Amino acid sequence: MSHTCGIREARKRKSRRALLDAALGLLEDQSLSSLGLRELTRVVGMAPAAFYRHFRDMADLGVALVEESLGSLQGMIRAILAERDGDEERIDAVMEAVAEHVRRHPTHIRFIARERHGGVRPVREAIGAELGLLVDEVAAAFAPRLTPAGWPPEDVRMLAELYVDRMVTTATAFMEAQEDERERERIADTARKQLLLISLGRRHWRDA
Amino acid sequence: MSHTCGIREARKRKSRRALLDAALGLLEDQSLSSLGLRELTRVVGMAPAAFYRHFRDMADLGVALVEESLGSLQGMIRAILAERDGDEERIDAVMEAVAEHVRRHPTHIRFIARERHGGVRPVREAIGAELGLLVDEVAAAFAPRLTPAGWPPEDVRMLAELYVDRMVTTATAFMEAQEDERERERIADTARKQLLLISLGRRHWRDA
DNA sequence: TGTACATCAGTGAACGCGCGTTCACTGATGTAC
DNA sequence: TGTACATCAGTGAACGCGCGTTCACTGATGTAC
Repeated sequence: MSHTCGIREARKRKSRRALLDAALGLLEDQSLSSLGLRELTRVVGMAPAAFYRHFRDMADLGVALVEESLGSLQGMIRAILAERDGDEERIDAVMEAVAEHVRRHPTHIRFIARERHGGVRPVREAIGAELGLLVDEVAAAFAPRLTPAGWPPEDVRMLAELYVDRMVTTATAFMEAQEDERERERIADTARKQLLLISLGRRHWRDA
Repeated sequence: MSHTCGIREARKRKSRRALLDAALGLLEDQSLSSLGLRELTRVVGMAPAAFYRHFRDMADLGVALVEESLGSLQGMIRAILAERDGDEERIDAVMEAVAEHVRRHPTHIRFIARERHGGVRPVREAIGAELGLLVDEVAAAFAPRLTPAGWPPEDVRMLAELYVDRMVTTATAFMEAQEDERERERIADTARKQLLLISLGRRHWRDA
């Protein structure tokens, strides 16, 4: 057993990767519920039936894409929030990280935006769950300072939702700007201001 | 000419209405790009070919739904913002109006949320345009007080985007809560707080 | 190292099915006189 | 008011097509001895 050089396994992973990448490409112009199994395998260059060696159906493939799209972002945000402190520093760092993530994985982000409220329930639920974890992450980063200042847990979460939602919206806007560098700059500017405005509101929240 | 009692025209309008309503029903569980023409006419009880007497294709029907979904909301918001003044009064009134709109037209709102970033370009663009008008509306409502206070136009728009986006997100959340009245109440509460926090940030914006 | 058997990713043919679109048509409604 | 013709929403049959899924298969890779 054991040592198994794994040529077969490596090939299988490569095929799976090819399916996921081809799907991301095709999903730029359509939604998951209208993506055909034959359409996909045709692009990859494999027989339709081979699809079933990797996924049960299209929804299954969609859920795999969700994990791939949001999993890495989560750890990234956690790291940033943990090692920075000031509002503006945190905002700038997260903004930069999200912008970078979007720049590197535009098709993943488009997929998330499109399917977040899309027509395939398991995928919708997977996205909701992942975003929920992201909210927890952000809430946990702010709690140590807000709870002693008298913030009840639901208010901390309310704030975290606001931040995360803004990140998603901004990522979507980035993606829709495509190649237009000036438009991207404008979007980043607006988003930075919006996050700052929210932080201002946060600072005055307990006084209100 | 002229007086034409219009039995034929009335019947046609009724058929069109039936198509739109059936589409809204079917779109609760799927997205526009996977909605079939035959599937739709079957539900309505008409021959497939009759569809073409009303719409060029499904995208065309989608655009009609967009106008129906967001057209009325626009005038409503304008009226509310025009006749109220205080922040909290405005927020409460708009929140109530949006909640009411969602309660009365849940399928329309689900459609907008689903297709906002969906796979049918003309529909996506129509939604973008309508939401843009809504942002203009909100920006215009705030401008008279913010511009004299030294707000540049792009900051006013930035704020309006923040408000509108929050409305859309909240509407979507309402809709996903379905029949759960306690959950709806929690969502309304969170949204109210979030809008208030944004208003707090706005009040301190120029000082920052 | 060599051999015999097991595994399993990918094949290719076949299936029944529902799709979007076209077309000539029907018959109720509208219009002109 | 009655008649003759025009309009046009809706019909029903037909078309060619690509779909998802199944199945027995092949042949390279993995495993045991």
